[in-house]
Amino acid sequence: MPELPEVETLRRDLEARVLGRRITSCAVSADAPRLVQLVTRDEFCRQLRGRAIAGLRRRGKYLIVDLDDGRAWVIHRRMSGNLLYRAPDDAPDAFTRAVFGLDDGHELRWTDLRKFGTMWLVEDATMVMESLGPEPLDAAFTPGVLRERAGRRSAPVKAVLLDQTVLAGMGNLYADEALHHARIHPLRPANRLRAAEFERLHAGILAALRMGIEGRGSSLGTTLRDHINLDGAPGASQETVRAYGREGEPCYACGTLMRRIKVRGRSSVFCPRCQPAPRAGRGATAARRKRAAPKRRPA
DNA sequence: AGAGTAGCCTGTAAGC
DNA sequence: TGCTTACAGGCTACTC
Repeated sequence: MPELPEVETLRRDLEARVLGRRITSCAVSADAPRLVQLVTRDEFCRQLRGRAIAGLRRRGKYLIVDLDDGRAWVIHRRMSGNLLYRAPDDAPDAFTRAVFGLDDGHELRWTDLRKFGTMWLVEDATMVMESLGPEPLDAAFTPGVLRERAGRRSAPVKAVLLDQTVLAGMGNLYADEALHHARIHPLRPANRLRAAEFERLHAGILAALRMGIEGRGSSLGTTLRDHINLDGAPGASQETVRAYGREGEPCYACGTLMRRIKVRGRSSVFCPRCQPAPRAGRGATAARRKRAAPKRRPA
């Protein structure tokens, strides 16, 4: 599914293909009632038509298409949204929900099986993504920043990694990868991680995201491939995935069979040996322990 | 305020 | 075989 690496891959492909192109036509299917935000489909198309593409940026999982009138076309792929660069007489793509004609004779097709994807046309892209946390690939994102933002949360570290206000761009796949890389169990409360573990987690996040970008995104998915690139081809980074989707298979580091649990309703795959479970579980178990051993021994 | 969960959506796979 | 159910998951809205 599209997470930061998949959106970044799309951004780079678009930059090479459509930068400077003018949008000559716009058609949004009535079958995609939630796709266009804030304004009607007609108004959206009216404003988009005739504009040229002046820049392509990414913030977290948001793709930002800067237009020549200073406005921003913001796109979020959510689960299954894909943008495809096609010639008009190319074979139709399944689940096409919108088509944007370009002045080079090609068209951008928006396909989205689940119809979760959203688009905005706004004066300032930041208004759509005000609460986003830092960009993990920026130099300013350090282990200290991660610790500062995640370290006060008592929720499982897996859940905290998925919180876009803590850190922008992680999704279920790359969160599992980062935790495996860092050898941290997904249920560990984030505020119980030691400084050295935040260092490892930071390194794991960068390693996982870079791996994803190098592979042009991961096209792992339970159904049809949720992520395909601008040319319609799947990414390859699933071939280097170490945790996600590998339940019952041997850990690449130690050979132990990978296990799967639910964390906040999201499946999480981890190595029970490399990523040891938190000692006192959560909540009730911890309280019981405290009562049983009231004398706290100084360290 | 932070944590947890239902719902959005649809194709696939498992269970009966 | 054909039906039903669970599952995948980014994000918001809601409750506790």
